Amino acid sequence: MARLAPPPPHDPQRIEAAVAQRWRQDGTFEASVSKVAPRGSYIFLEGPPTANGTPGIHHVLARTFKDLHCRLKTMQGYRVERKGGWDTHGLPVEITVEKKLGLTNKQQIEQYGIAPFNAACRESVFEYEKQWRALTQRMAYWVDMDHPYVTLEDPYIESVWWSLKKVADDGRLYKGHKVLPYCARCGTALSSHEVAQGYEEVTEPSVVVKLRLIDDPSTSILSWTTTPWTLPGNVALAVGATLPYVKVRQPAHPGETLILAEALLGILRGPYEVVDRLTGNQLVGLRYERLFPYLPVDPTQSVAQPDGTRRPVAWFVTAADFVTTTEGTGVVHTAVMYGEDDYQLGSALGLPRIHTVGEDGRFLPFVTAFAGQWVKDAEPAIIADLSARGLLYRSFDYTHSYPFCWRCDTLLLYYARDSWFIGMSQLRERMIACNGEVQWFPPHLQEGRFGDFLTNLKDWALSRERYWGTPLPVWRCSEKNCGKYVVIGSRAELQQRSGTLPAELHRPMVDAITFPCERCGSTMVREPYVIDVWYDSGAAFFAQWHYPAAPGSKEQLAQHFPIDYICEAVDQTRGWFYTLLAIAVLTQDSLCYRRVLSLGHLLDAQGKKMSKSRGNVVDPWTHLDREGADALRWYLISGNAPWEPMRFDSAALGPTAHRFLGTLWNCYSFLARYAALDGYDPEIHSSSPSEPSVLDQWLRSRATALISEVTEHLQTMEVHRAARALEGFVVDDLSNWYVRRSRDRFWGEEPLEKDADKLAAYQTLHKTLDDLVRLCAPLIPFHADELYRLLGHPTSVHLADWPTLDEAARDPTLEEQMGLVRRLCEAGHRLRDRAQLPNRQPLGAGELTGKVLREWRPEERRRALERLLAAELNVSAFGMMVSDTLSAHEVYRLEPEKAAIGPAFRRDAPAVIAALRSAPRTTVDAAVDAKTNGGSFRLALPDGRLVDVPASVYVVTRAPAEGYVSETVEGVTLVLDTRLDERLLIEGRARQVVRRLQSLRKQLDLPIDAQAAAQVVAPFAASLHERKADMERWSKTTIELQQGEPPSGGAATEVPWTDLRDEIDDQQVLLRLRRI
RNA sequence: GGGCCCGUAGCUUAGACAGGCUAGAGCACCCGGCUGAUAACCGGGAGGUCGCCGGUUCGAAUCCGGCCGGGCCCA
Repeated sequence: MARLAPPPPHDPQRIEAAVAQRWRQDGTFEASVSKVAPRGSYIFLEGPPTANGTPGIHHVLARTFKDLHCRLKTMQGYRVERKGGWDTHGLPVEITVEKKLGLTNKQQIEQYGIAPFNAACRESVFEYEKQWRALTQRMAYWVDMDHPYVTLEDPYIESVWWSLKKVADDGRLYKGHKVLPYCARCGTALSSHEVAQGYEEVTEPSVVVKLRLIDDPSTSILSWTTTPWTLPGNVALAVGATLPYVKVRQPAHPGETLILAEALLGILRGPYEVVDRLTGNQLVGLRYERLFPYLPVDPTQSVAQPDGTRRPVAWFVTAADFVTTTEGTGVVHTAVMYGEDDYQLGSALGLPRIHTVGEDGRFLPFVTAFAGQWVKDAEPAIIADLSARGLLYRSFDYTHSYPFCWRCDTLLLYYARDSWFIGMSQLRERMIACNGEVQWFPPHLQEGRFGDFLTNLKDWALSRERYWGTPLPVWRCSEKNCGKYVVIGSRAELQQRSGTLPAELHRPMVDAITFPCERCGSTMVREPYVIDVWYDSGAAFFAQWHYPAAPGSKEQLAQHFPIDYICEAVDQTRGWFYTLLAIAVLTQDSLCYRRVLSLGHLLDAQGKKMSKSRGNVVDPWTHLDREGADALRWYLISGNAPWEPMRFDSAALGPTAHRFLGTLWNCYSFLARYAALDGYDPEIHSSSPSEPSVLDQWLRSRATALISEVTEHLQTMEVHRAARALEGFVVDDLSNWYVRRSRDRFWGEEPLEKDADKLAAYQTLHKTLDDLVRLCAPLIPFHADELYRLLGHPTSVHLADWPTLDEAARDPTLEEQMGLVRRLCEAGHRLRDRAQLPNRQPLGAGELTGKVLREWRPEERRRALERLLAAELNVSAFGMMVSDTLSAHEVYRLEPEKAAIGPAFRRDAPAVIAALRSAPRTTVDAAVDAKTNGGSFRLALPDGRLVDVPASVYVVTRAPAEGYVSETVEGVTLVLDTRLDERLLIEGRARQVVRRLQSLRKQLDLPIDAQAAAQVVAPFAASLHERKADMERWSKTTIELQQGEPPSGGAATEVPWTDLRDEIDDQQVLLRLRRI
């Protein structure tokens, strides 16, 4: 430590550049990770971003929360390693490259060549890495970007392969179907965000068909569908088990009985009669005649069920919980291959899974009537066919929103495709149990969105029919009758089986690898899929170490698992937050992370989502270059809770951040400015004996409270509360009370060694700033570090310890007392304002009355607090009344409650009223006492009789006496004497002169301790003679007083004088100042 | 279409779980004051259908239901 230097001006850009420079030079980040960590490791995992786009302001938000928590834990004594990572695979990358290359579908990509296409993808994902690095550094996100994990690298992929083999070995990897939105023209399934782009309102024919019961052909069940092309594939009907259904007869359909949900009778045409009521359960098991005879299934067959009974192979009624009565007939037609719900239901029941439609969207040959027709084109014929056979109840146009291919505008079909799955649904209970041990921020996600998701957990559709991704490591025997498959878990295994290794573990190189089937000797070829990119990032917790193939990776994983803290935006709930947990349960049978912070999204100033198409995105550099990184960070964290969506208002950022950063800087400036004059040196002086004043004790108590508050809020991720506590402390307690009320103490002329009070002020302010700067360090790392060094430390604040709690410094009583003093100050300012007495005008006397005050102990503390109040209110001194309640400078009157007094005193009432109104002071005192404590007092009537007067029959009014003003705050009455005598007026003028001299000095940019000379020409100048010494001391200026009117204006300023003409108390004055 | 979160002054928000003062603060605005640390601060003013409607209750910003708007996720 060393003497404090005079303060530099607050220049965020300069500060942040200088601090960043020091961090680079000193290797501060590396030092913070390698320093002694008494509390062990705290494991953080970086969610990898994709560098194929420029980083936006929302990345700054997420990275601020990642960073601040890691910095906090480091200061609290943990080792927090921060390995960077890049997410490099996936459809978004492919789409970017497709656009760049002018390709629009898969056929074109394959024509172009998978190898060059993937090479372009590889290049694309690092296109903006430089910008990412620059932003990361500029915003002070400490993460190791020199040794990141990268999902496209062979070691990473090999780790992923290892885990998939483990999944397969556990019997959880299987091939099935997934119903996906599928574009038959492009020959590809679309991902959800592609589908989301293509919804359109369409009007299509929908049909209500009659399905005749086998046991009673005169009765039909009505079912409604908006996709008539799926009817040839119908295999079952679904009803709601507990929903009410009805049987109806209609004159228009003689001899027929129709069944539908009671709630949907409105779909019927013409009059009807309800002949029976039943619930869905009573329909379950009924068999019906199939609409079309094409499916190669014998309808008379039956199949065994798990419970030993047999049921028909298809075409019967079953119950399903997705059936509703919002529209249609309450009976859902099920075509297993053409709907998500249908497929789930079909799989659960073991219904035949047979396509009626080919991958080209045309009916297959065995559907003879419509073979080769595009499904939508075949619909009129299908409807006509049903109508001709009397199976159509009615047909009508229906308008709804339906997805189309965003590339070619073709109607998408929900179509079952081959797909590889991970059997997550069997792990549901384990997933829920692990999730139960996670600490979620905000907590509602645990049971809410995430918990709900786990409750409805479905198998993970892992495979993608794409190119740029981790190849699915499954090889399948090309001999159809064999069908054996193997999962490869490492490069070594691949080499051992095939005798060769691909140049890299990507398509198309891995596709070229084949090897003989160990069962039948045919050739095994790779299943041509890549895997869901979410699996890549969810594998990061082990794949970042190249586990298990790399030497030492087992130890790495053991030391870095489970993760203590992860943090991403809320959209990762079903993304990364899920895949991490899923893969941890699959491979480790464990939870993955102990604490997860899910951040709200950034919206624009109007509360709309930020998006490129809307043109409302904010470039982080706008603010990094203007207000700086700490200002941006502060704005992002102090606005509202981290998990709530936040409106980003560029115009509000500056003032919001400056209020805190500027005031904080200024508190330091104040200290440094005087410390330089007084030669305060923390190393020498910080522990010298001193006499802490009541103000010092109060500040230390508040600072201690702050430490505990900030620590608590940061622990519970309520960062905004921590920020508000810090801001409140800095602006209100430190700057606006402690520093303001301590200015005189620092201004004293005695040297430090002789002025114990001044020394105490330095020590208190220095110590408090020291604590404060540590508390701020995770939030505003640049400013905190700069201030920490300016306060005399040789190293970085980020290597320092988190402030410890000194419970002995807490004094809640004192904080309460000071609170009252400050509220009394406010009242005093209010009184002055009303009496039109500027604060600069000294007042002769004031008075405080109140039991509360009188009970303050020790006596010395009470006096000290009174002196604070007197100084703030510019009153010479306060008197303290002996009475608990009555002031000497207020007039009290007893006013009768007329409605009560008559009944109480009857014919004496007029006398009592008169006596009350003219009661002497001692009687009033007693009356006030009775009023306060309840009861009664003795009143002397005019005729001499004494009566007991209960408190209920009168009220006490109070008013300040002539020449006084008063106000009562929490039982304490503050009275100010507003009468000004000559002495006070002169003193007021003296202070007004000094104030103007000070502003002249400031105008001339004079150093605070530089001497100057002044002339004061005024009609009242002579009266200031006795105040001259004080004025000179206050202003550090030698003063010459000249009695008389100042010469009329217009005279040019004579060098070296600087003139100021003004009015004081309506009188013209001329002030002239020059340097010496 | 479904689930979850959110809606308080022009802006940012406290209060909501445990219903009860005149819904409290900060920014910005207007008037006045203080200021040799301060873009600070102090006093006063103006600004609110607590998204809307209904219910429960003696009493609702708060609890319940419905609707509207925003966001996220899933269809």
